[in-house]
This record gives sequence, structure tokens and C-alpha cells, in this order.
Amino acid sequence: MPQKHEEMMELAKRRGFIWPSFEIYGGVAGFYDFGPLGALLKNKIIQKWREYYVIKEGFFEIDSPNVMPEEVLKASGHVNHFVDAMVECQKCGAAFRVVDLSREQTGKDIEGMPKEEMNQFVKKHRVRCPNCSGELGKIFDFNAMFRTAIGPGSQRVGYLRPETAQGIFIDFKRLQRHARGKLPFGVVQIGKGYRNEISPRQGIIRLREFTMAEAEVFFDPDDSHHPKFSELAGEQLRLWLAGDQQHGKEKLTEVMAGEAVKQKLVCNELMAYYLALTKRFLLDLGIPGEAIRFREQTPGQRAHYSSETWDAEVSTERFGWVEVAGLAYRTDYDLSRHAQFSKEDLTIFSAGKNKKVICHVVEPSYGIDRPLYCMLEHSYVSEKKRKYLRLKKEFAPIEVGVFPLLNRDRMPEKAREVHEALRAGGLMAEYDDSGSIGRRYARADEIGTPYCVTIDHQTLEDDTVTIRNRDDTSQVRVGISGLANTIIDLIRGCS
RNA sequence: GCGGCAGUAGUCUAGCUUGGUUAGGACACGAGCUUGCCAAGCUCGCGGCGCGGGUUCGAAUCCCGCCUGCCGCACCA
Repeated sequence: MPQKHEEMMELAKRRGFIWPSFEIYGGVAGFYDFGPLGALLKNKIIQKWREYYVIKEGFFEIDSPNVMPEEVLKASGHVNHFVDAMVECQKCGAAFRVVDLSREQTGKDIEGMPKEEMNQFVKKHRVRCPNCSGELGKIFDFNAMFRTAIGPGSQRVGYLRPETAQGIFIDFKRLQRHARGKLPFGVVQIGKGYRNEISPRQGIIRLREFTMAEAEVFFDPDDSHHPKFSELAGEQLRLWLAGDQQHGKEKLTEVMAGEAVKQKLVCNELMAYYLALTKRFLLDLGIPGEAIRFREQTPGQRAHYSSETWDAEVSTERFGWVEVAGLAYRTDYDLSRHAQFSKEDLTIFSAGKNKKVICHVVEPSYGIDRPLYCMLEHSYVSEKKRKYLRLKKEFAPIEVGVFPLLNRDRMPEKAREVHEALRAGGLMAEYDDSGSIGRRYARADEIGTPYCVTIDHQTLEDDTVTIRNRDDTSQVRVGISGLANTIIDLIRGCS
């Protein structure tokens, strides 16, 4: 029932999680704003990711520009692979890369040829639609990167970055010095990425500007061990192997991370480790285990820089299996290319081998917006009278609501004091005295607020309040002193 | 991007076929009253025809363009 998606999105829009950008000007497809609650939720996801990669893995976090000069993306291969001359069949409407079609049908490589010559080439060699043999139309540029000009006079071409990773590779020399030359080491970046999608639909799942969190793990190609692999080697992984996909089989292979390496289902220990870590992360967000799988990209699906890629996918009602993270073995592709194009030495000295090597890279790359959608969809509960977000408590944007039972007898004043105390205690607390108490509980439930504190007559007598639980509406009475810590413990303790 | 359908307050919706007073309702929201714990009630209030152009004495209604959304195709390195 896709109705759930509609209801949940209506709620998300109405209550301030996400809404289409630029609405008063009619909107622009592929862009969404995060409202007050959405921004809180998104920041909590990012903070959780930092906990995993920066704190626990000990990776360095950097923050580099969104605008990149053309040279960088030429070296990375994105200029060639992202900006294509396309042609559309006039009969069936299918679109193709001109260069690919020409190579297939004439054996000639016309990469880099000016557009006018390409048009003539296609005409002269009678390149046709491979599907229906229809006649092809005019060649047009398909530019998946947003292009801009750096500085006045449009002298220097720049692009909005299609991934944050390149900012890391470029800084390799300084970063390896920061790591004092020890391998493996990891560097992360959290920020915006941009892709000028042809027709973005699927709401927040396919955005033209999106937030990503990427980690680049640099290692000696002869030593792909992870120092903490034993901690995750027993983690069960559900793999959809490329071979099975190519044979049209839906079969999932259930295997422990350690076994996956031994059986060579996964290329190396680092990759297996981050697959397992990704699973842990998604579970931590509140995504159920049965809604998580790892799909191995088939050779044709892989990006130009990758020799093995796994997509972490989450099952959704509305969009089916959605890729929320991609784990790519980028080999030495990026560092080699940047070394070649920049003429800089991007090798590192390997003490073990007593010589210089070019690092290989395993890259866990996460979208932030997509898991956020998955969390909303998976947490949306619609019961007879009650509709609410059963978000994991630590991710709820508003952590506690504070209500006076009645708007008299000094209850509002007392409630405001409690509200202030909770805020002072570090909690995202919201005060509400409008409407009946039941209505206020419902309002709080709707946005996933896990606890509500109610000030009643008894509070005025003995300084106790009730704490009401979102999930089962049960209430307990506790003392006001130390209330903030009581609630923090509740949020941490339960899920 | 191509084809089909659609767009009315924050949300849902009546009106559109056959152009004609101040575009009606519900929920939500705000103020007040009320209210001893799960969307109760009463009074008052806020708020709308996606944007632009055309036809007409007169357009939410008819026509055109754009934007956005949904469905199908293509695309998603």
C-alpha cells in the first residue's frame, strides 16, 4: 500500500521535516529543503556517522570546496564519464552515448570529436538505433555535472563536485603526512554532492543536490587487513552476488563477513569489514535487519574508477530496494590519475617493503538523505486512531514535550520552569499548552517525540511529574530533580 | 527528455461539463472559554483557485506557454 508513503510524506511536509525547495517560485525538481525537524534529524544521522567513522575508526575529517576546477574532474575521469554527447532515436525515443554507438557500429572511436563533425559522422556512416533501427536525431550534450565559471570573465571552467571523494584524493600528500606515513589510514568528508539528473523523480531519493558522507581508506595493496576485523568477522551479511543477478536469480547468499573473504565473495578484508560496519550503522539508525542487503554491482554497472562495488540497499514500500551506501574498491585509480595529471608524487613509503607504493583505496560512501527517508518510512506507524513516527528514540528531533495538564492553578508556570530546566540539561524540549492534553500527546507522537512530561496538581504539591512513553502511552511518576538526566537515560537505554 | 493525466487555504476536498453576486466545507493552526491524562465541546479568528499570457462585458471554470506532481518509456556514470 503506497498510501503509507503518501501519508508519511504529507506528515513530513506539514510538520517540517522536508518540503520541495523554492516553492513560492513554483519549485524546482530534484531539490528539497530540510525543515526545522528534518534538519535536526539529519544532523543526528550525521553525528551518528561521525561516531562510527571519525571517533571509532579514528579517521580524519576534512572539509573541502564544493566548486572544483576542471582539471581535477578531468583527472578523476568525471569530465569524460559525466559529460556525454547523447543522441536520441526519433522513432522509439531511446537515448544513447554517441561515442558508444559509433564504436559498436563502425568500429571507429570518435571520442573528443566536435559536435558538428559527430553529427556528420552519424549521418555518413548511417548509425542507427540499436533497438528499433530508427533514425537518430541531433546530438545534444548530456551534462551530469553542474558547470560554472570561476572568477569574472568566465575564464576558468569549474564544476560542482559530483562526489566529495576527490577533495580527499587531492589532499593526499598533506593527509599522509598527517597520518605520519602509517598505513592504513582513513579520511572522511561530509558534504554536498551535485548531479544534474535528467529527470529526478522519487522525491528525496533522487536529488540534484544531496548530502553524502564518504570515507577513503588508504592501504598498501599487499596488506588489506583491518586491525579490528576480528570484531566484525562474525557479522552476518546478506549478499546478492553479481553472478546471480546476471543469471536473473533473486537468491541472497547469507554469510559471515570473515567467511565472505575466505570464499573470495568479497575482494578483501577491508571491504568485508566496511560491509559489516555499514550493516551495523543501518541497524543503529533503526532499519530492521531483514530490510538490509548488499548488492554486488555487475561489471557493466560499476563506475569507471571501481573494480568491485557493493551497494548497501534498504527495502522500502514506495521505492523497492534503495541504494543508501556504495562501497567501492577504487584500487589506485584516483591517486594514479592525479599523480599523472598533476605531475606530483603521490606515493607513500612502505616500511615493510622498503619502497614507495601507490595506495589502494576502499571507499564506503553513504548518502544521508536516502537513509533519512528510509528511517521515516520504516518508523511511520498508522493505527486506528494513532499515527506516529516510531523513530529510534535517540534520533527523535524533539526529545521531550512538556505540558501543563491544565492551563490554570500555576501549572503553566511550573511547566515552563521544567521546560527551561530540561533545555538547560541539554535536551531538545518543547513546551505546549494548546488544546486538550490528548491532542498534545498526539502532536508529539506524530513527530516521534519519545517522551512527554506532564505537570499536574500533584506536581504542585510534591514536585513529581509523569513521563509518558510514546510507544505504549504508559506513564510513570518521577521526581523533578534530575529530570533531564532521567530522560537522557531513558532515551539512551531503550530503543 | 518523450507521451498520458493532474494542480483550489497548512492538509483533504466541493465548484469546472454548461464562464456570471462576498469560492463552500472538513481537519489543522491561533486567541478566549472550558477541561483532573490520550486528537471532547463552545465562541471568535487566520488562511486558497501553481505561474504567466490570451479569449470575454466578465475566467477557478475555455485556449496557449511554463513550472510542479503522478503514471509509462528513457536516463541514474
